[in-house]
Amino acid sequence: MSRTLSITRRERDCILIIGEDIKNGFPDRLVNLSRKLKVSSPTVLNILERLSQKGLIRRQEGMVTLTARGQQTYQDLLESHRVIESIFYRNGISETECCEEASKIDYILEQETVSKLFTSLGKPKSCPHGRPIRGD
Amino acid sequence: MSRTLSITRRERDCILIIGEDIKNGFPDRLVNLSRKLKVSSPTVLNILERLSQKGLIRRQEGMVTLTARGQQTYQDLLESHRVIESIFYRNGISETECCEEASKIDYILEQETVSKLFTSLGKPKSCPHGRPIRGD
DNA sequence: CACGATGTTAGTATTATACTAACATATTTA
DNA sequence: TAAATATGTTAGTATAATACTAACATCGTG
Repeated sequence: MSRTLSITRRERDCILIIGEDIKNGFPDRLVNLSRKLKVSSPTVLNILERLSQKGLIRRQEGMVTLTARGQQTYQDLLESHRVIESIFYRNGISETECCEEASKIDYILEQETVSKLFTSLGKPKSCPHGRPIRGD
Repeated sequence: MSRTLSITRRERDCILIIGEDIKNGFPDRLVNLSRKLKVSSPTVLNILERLSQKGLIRRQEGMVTLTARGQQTYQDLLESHRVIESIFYRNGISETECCEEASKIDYILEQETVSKLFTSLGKPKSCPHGRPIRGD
């Protein structure tokens, strides 16, 4: 029953970018991802292949979209990031640090753990800084 | 001024075992580590070489000891683990989960962040379960 | 001395990350 | 339309962390 994201750091970064850009109505193509992640296109291709194999993304006409599972993962990442940020923020960590530190671990914790923390914190709707969560 | 451990998961596990065993008066040799980490001896050797290069351990007469920096890293890991466990425990995570989840991230966060959390939490002296923190 | 425990070397494998060079394809524009 | 630009892909290489087996070396004790 336990749900773990089982993604790597780079895959996390990638999913966050893709998810956000889709929300904004600008689905990514490989070049965008290459620029945003600041890595070469073959490197992005490599990451996308892994995400594809994990059933998290799909590519059509050069556009990268999230599958249902990818969407879920994206939402999980957002929740995880916000929860961690909130905890940190409530314990004296600055906004910038909160985000940086949360980014290092938001894709690692069990979603079950995150959910419990979320509930315990009073289900905070927004992250402390209010800005969108970005990959890197 | 920021201090990061800059160690990998396996290196973390290794340092925790070494540190604990030294405290108990039973410094490890390669075979012990191999057994405790449940990996082959060449694999342990490999990890020890990296820890050596990072100036965290020293080997003499088959015995593995922590350098001053290694001791510091060990203490940092303990603090980090306890702080994270405490936060989790106070937010409805079970003892077992606390430890498991904390183990996944205790070697990743900035020590500065951990210190702030530690202070904010009221400087808890012991981890929730009271048991020693182990490397896996 | 032989045997068992311990340690080391060499070689191999996998996964994640990341690069360059070269090529292919598509779009745009002069 | 031909050339230029943008985009995507393939192939090859590299590094770091993790982990293995096989083989060899060393060391201590009975």
